[in-house]
Amino acid sequence: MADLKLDQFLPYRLSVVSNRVSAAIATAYDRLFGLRIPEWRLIAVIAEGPGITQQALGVATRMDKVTVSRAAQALVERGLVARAPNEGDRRSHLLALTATGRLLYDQVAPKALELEAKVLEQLDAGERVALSAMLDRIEAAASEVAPEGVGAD
Amino acid sequence: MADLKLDQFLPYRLSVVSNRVSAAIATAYDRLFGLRIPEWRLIAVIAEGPGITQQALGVATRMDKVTVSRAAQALVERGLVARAPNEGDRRSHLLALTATGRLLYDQVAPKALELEAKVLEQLDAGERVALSAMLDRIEAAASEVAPEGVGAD
DNA sequence: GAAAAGTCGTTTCAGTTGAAACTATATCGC
DNA sequence: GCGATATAGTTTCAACTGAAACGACTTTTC
Repeated sequence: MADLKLDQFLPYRLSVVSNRVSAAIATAYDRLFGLRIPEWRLIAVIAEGPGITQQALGVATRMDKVTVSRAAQALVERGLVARAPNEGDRRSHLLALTATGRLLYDQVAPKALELEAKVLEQLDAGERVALSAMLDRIEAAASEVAPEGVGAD
Repeated sequence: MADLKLDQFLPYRLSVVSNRVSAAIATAYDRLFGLRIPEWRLIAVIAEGPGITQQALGVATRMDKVTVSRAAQALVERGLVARAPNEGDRRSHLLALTATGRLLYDQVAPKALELEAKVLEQLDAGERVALSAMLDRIEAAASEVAPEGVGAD
């Protein structure tokens, strides 16, 4: 049997690194903007293309519809996002940033890119491309091994 | 301002991929061995070097001491791990695998490596080395940005 | 055109997590 | 030595998460 060292076990390494990065970003967003991760993810996607349903947001952010629902409510209550009736389908609404929301986004986005840059400046251009491609392939392989879900190790 | 697309944002990609991989592994372990991730992590580290305290396990697995405590209790109750008194320091115990635990480990470890292989077979040898090195550097950078913790994005 | 089946979003509930408080033991400072 | 401080591990509690049940609306089927 080949030797199993936790420290060299890819799923473990991936989980640890991801959690580290996530914690850094989550802390920064919360402190600077009072945003949780699900909220910030919604804002990022809504900014890309306004007039989007929660169901589409769930697909785009890979978050559960419950998480999307709660994040959307929080953003609406805070006046950052507005719901317009969806004439084509009255079960859903179309979400868009309010003026305030857009203002916040214009602050959040550069900050996000700045934080990402701090992490990415460890890698040269070629490495970044390679990393991205590897992540794609790893994700695809993992999806085959087990169908779905959010998990632990 | 440079464009921010969630899909290309590294912390998000990392989180999604890590969660995917984690979910795949967690499901497999639970189904095959009835082990949760914290439990399996403890087993892996205890197998590497028996006679270890929970505090050391926490460092080795980067898990909270509460998580370690609960996982250790579960393993002891299940008869997979035994606690020996630590003569040098009676606040702690020294944990080791029981015979049953060792037997289970001998099944779990190859399965873990097999699952990892399924994911890693997407990458050639050079890529694996590169990925590992990049993860190290990314983790280090993230640790600088924000000190500690487990998080979200 | 109305019953059956499906989908969007919310609410409820049970499980998991970690911060903080606590107990027991150990070490430090004098 | 012994009171003050620190550490190992457990328990408690509040927050977060997602599965399942639900309500509202839509589509399909006959």
